[in-house]
Amino acid sequence: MPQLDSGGGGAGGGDDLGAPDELLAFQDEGEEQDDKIRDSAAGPERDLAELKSSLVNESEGAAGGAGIPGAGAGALGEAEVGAEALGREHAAQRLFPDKLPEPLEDGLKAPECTSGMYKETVYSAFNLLMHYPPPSGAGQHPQPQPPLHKANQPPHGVPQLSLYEHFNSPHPTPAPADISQKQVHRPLQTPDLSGFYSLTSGSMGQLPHTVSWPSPPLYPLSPSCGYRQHFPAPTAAPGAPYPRFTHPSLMLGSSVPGHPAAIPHPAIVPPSGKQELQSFDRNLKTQAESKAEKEAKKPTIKKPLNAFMLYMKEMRAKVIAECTLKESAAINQILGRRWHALSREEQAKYYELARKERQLHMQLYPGWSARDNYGKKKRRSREKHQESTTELLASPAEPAPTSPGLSTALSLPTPGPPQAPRSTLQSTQVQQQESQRQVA
DNA sequence: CCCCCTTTGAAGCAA
DNA sequence: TTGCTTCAAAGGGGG
Repeated sequence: MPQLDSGGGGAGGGDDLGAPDELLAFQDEGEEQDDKIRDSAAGPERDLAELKSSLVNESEGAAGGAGIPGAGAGALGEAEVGAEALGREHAAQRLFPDKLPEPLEDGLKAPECTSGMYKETVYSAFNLLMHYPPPSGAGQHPQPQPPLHKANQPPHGVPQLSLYEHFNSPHPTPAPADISQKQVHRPLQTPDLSGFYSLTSGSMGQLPHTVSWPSPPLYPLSPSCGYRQHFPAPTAAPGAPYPRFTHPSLMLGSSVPGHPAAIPHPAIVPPSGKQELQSFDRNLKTQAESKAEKEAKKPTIKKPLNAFMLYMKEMRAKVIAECTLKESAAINQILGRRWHALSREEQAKYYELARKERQLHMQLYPGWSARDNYGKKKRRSREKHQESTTELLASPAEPAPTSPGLSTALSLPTPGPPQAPRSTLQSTQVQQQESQRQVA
């Protein structure tokens, strides 16, 4: 797995944030390794392309092979499994490769179930910039400061505009070359982003209109989803490629008829559910309790999405549409396969996107650390791991998980019996979906 | 209502 | 330094 090469760029090293940069260091080695993998896996490029195509197809059809011990690898050959395992190990090395031969690339783009999946994978820093508002010191950074049109993950039902949605919007926001020149007006913010958080805590819609949230990720959204709306562009500058929006503070609440509450920043979400909020509001508690509550109610700054997460966000809808699957677990299996089927270049785009996203995230939340969110979720893995370990010790002959190259899976014992049925079901569904599609 | 599943990658943490 | 763990998204399924 690519690791941050913090030494390379240094703390103040501008955009040198991580993995992708280091990936460059791996490039040569990785290419060689990857070539070996490719050769060993498929031989001629054409065969490789076919293999990849079949893998992609199989991904829908036999993705179950990954999740079901003993379910068979389906079209996923041992070579592929090995290649994936190696590839995972050298994921970084897959990046920034030399351009693949045209026939190979064509082959990679040919898979039946992936028709068109590459066509819309247009990336730019603009996309990730939609995720995060610019830092308070906008303009201090060389990076383009985006209008931040990432409609996003509203904690309470407001949909998040994914990259996929963005690019598939009937009004796709062009990646403006002049984006850096078009600073969205926003009030000055103190470098201390804490105010940021407190102002965006749990009840965004109830906040006063003094919230100084950076430009909201609001822009014409796809009408395909009922809850999306086309916002007027009240402050659209002449010739602006996309509408400008009033400051979110003006949109908070429902002061604007027909407008939902402003969409909070994607990386900041209320930490707790409705129940907690209600109970908090309902009860007068001791100071200690209240303090603890407030602590717990601090909005959570989410981790920046990694390359694969970005890829999933973009491709999920497509996979769902193509395969008519809805279960995320199954979808993710397919996406995992497709991810491996991507060319280096395609993956590199996402790695680069993720790198920029981390960079932006770091700028926006200088003091933030993934540590902050540690332990906030159920530590099911640990518990499960312990249970599974016990089970594994009890039955060491249990087949190892076939999930390709999944480090966690490899490190984890065989999924316990309670998990197997569900996994089987999902895989079966995936297979059925694939079968139906092939018949069709 | 809340957790699980499932994926990969980044980062934290313990040894 | 290494290896393991947790979290990030997503949404149906199950308890």
